[in-house]
Formats: sequence, C-alpha cells, structure tokens
Amino acid sequence: MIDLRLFRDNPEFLKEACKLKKVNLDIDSGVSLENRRREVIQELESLQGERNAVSKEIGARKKNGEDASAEMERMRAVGDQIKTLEEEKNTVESDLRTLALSIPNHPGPDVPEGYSEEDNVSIDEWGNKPTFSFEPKPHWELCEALDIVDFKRGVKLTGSGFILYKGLGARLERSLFNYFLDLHTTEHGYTEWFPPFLVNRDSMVGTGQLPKMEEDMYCTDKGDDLFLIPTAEVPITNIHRDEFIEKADLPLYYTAYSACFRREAGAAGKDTRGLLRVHEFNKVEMVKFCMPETSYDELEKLRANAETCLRNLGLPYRVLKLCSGDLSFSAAKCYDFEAYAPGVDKYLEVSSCSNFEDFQARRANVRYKDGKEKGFVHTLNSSGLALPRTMVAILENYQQEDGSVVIPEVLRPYMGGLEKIEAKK
RNA sequence: GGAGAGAUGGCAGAGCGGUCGAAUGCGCAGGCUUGCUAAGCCUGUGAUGGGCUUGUCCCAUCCGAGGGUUCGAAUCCCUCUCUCUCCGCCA
Repeated sequence: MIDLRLFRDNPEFLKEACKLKKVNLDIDSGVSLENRRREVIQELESLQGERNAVSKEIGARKKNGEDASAEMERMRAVGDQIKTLEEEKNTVESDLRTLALSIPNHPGPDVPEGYSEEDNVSIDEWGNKPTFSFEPKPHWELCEALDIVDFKRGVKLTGSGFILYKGLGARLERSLFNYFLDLHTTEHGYTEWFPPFLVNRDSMVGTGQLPKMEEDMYCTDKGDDLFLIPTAEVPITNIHRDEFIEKADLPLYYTAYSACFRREAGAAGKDTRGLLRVHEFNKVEMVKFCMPETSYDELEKLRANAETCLRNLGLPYRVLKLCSGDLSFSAAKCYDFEAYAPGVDKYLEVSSCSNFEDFQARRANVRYKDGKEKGFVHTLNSSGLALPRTMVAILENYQQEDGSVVIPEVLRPYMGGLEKIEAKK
C-alpha cells in the first residue's frame, strides 16, 4: 500500500504512479477525503476531551453528594455528537483505505516507461540456442512419446490445465524442486520453509493479491474464506506480518517450494496446449526482507540467484527489464527471465524477480527496529524457478534425434544417476 | 464433532463502573554504587493518530475484534475470531 501521507504531502507522486502503470484512479478524491478525515478527527478529539474532563468532575461531585444532573444531561448530547462523528470518521477512513489499496506501487528508478510487454527491454542473453539436425518437437509430443505426462487422465481428474505427471516425468519434476531448494539453501544462503498452501484473507491482502485480483484466485467456500496460494510468496512474505524485525537480523533470505494455483481467467484460449499455461503448478520461490537502502543491491543478487538456476541447467535465456505498464501492481522494479524453448520456438517466462520496496511491508505491516529507529522493511521475491516451463525448456532443448531426452547433469543425482529418458517402444 | 477454560504492555501476571495506559515480577535502557560481591540501589521503559508554539510539548485512541448499556467501560451485556485443556474420530 502507498503511504497515506502522500495524499497530503505529494498527491502528484500518486498520480504519476497511476499514469506510469496505466491505471485510472481519482487521486483528488483521496486528497479531499484525507482533509475531511483530519477535520473530523480534530472535532472528535475536542469533544472527547471535554467528555473526559466533565465525566471526571461528575464522578467527583457524586462522591461529595452534590448534584450533577445538568452536566450529565449535557454530556448525553455530547455523546451523541461523538457517535455521529465516529461514524463519519469510520466511513471516511474506510473509503480512503479502499482507494489507497487500489493505488499501484510507483515504479522505481531506472524503469523504462511503456504500455505493455511490447515495451519491455531485453537487457541480457545467455547461452546459445541449440542446433538440431532434425525438426525439434514441441514438448507435448515429447511427453507423449516418453510417457511422462498423462494429459488425458489429468483432464479426467480435474480438468484442462492440471498436469498428471507419470513415471520419470513425476521424478523429474521432483528432482527439479529438490535441486532448486538444495541450491538455494546450501549455496545461496537461504532458509527453507514449507508453508501451508491455503492462507487467509489478511495474508492475501498483505502481499497485494487482494482486493484487486480476487477473480484470479481459487478460494474455499463453506465460510472458511481461505485462498489457495498463487505463489509461495504469499505465505512466506506474510511470515513476518505485524512484526518488528531487528535490524541486525536483516537481510533475511527465505526459500520455499509450493504448489501454485491460478485461475488466469483473462488468459483463456492462449497457450492451451501442453504445459505452458496451467492452473496448478509447482514452484520454488525466494523471498527477501531487507533494509530500504539495500533493496536494489539485493535485487541484483536475487537476480543472480535465479539466473544460476537456468545456467546450471544449461538453458539459454534472456533477461527482460519490465516497462512501467507491464509491472505488476505491487512491484517497483522487475526482471523477467525467459528460457528459450526450440520446440515451440518461444521464450517462456520461468521467473520474475521483483523489488516491492515498502509497498508490501506497509500492507502487511512488516517493520524493522533498531533501538528507537523503526520503519518499514523492503521486500523482494523471485521464482527460482517455476517448474512447468522449466520442464518444457529442458525437454525441448535436450531432445535427441532418437526421440530421447538427455537429463541435465545437475539433475542426475536426483534421478538416480539416469542420463536420459528414452522414448517408449 | 462433544465438554470446559481463556485472550490485558517484550514476557509472566493483578485489576471494586470514575483517581487505570493499567499494580507486581522478569526482561530491556540509562544512572549510581563497588565490601550485601558471577551482586546491590535508583530512574526510565508500548503502539497508533491529530495539533501547533516542533517541545525529551499538548491532545485523542488502544486491555483479542466489532457492537450495546452509561455522564463515564479493561471492568456490565451481545456477536464474532482465536488459543488452550479433556473426550471422541482420524493420516
């Protein structure tokens, strides 16, 4: 959430945030709400002060056996006024909060202005696209041939967009997240967590999924009001909701595996085939909490950690710096990593690496403390990595002429030493 | 699922409808002491919001959350949430 003080001190900054993120909101109405809010508070507090003083006096008089009915009568009226003002204060504050929750984070320094993904800037490329002596196949054909995904029965079990891995496919999936977790914990200094996959509404608001994107989320009914997490970012960032973290303990590096659930309502009809766009997928996520002054350095380190995943798997990829209009609601700056998949001849987004500055921390109320000094921490996160598309990139990049797929070396220990997956006869 | 207990400051734990932002202990910070010695003594110690004279200032709000009664609520009433204990069921 944005700093409410900005309605007073710098509404232009909020207007600029909306403009850069291509969101249309009435910031001026927030300015007048904020002004009205302070008026109401002043009136209210002076009445409350009066009531406190007079009530005290009434108490004293009664103790001495004196009459106080006139004062009591007057305070009854004051009490009614207080009640009216409190009601107004509540509506003004909730209107202000509703507006504030829908204002996007201001893009950070060094973010190119733009409208859509067309305007993202490719800033780096790594690895070489593989060359084949044959026509490379798309992954869904490979999956079929290798007998590692049962698409048909996946649909039977749940519906389209739900993956049923089989045999070595299931094991490869397991190898991937085990490998990523081991990499981050042993070489990158992250603490591993294993979170619940259902969270409550406060958690979803804390990281910014709600209220704006409720339609894209799966939730439980029967009055539970719980949500299936769209990413481990939600439970992991909310670990420290409503807490103070000692400055000496920062930065904190957390990592977690989770399944991720997304309706992706708006994307229906796109990439329907294979593993490219699914409603449930596995992912390893990295989350950081740090001091404000270090967050952009931490972003670069985080980026390096994510890139290590791709490099160690030997997957060619490019790095995009997202333009203002393509940044997510909560992000101030974001890199996307796209692995190249020769079978579909596309770059596939496998990771997003973002700095949220204090936007999430303000919503989730995560603060640091250093003696008397306190403030909101900065939060960051990055996939490291999202599995289905990583799986696609592996299958398509490592496919051989004989129909087999070679297993990247770093994964072999997790595959019982297996070097390749052979096509079924 | 059944029965019961509870939710108070960093923690523990008191609290008759007014003098309670809240005793006491611990912890923490500062100071003093250095013949009660791996110690003693003293003082201080929350959050949020508002104001302007921006001051180690004033005011308001906060005792799980939300309502109600009252001139006045941590204290009385209602609703909700959560936690704990026992029983049952269960991977």
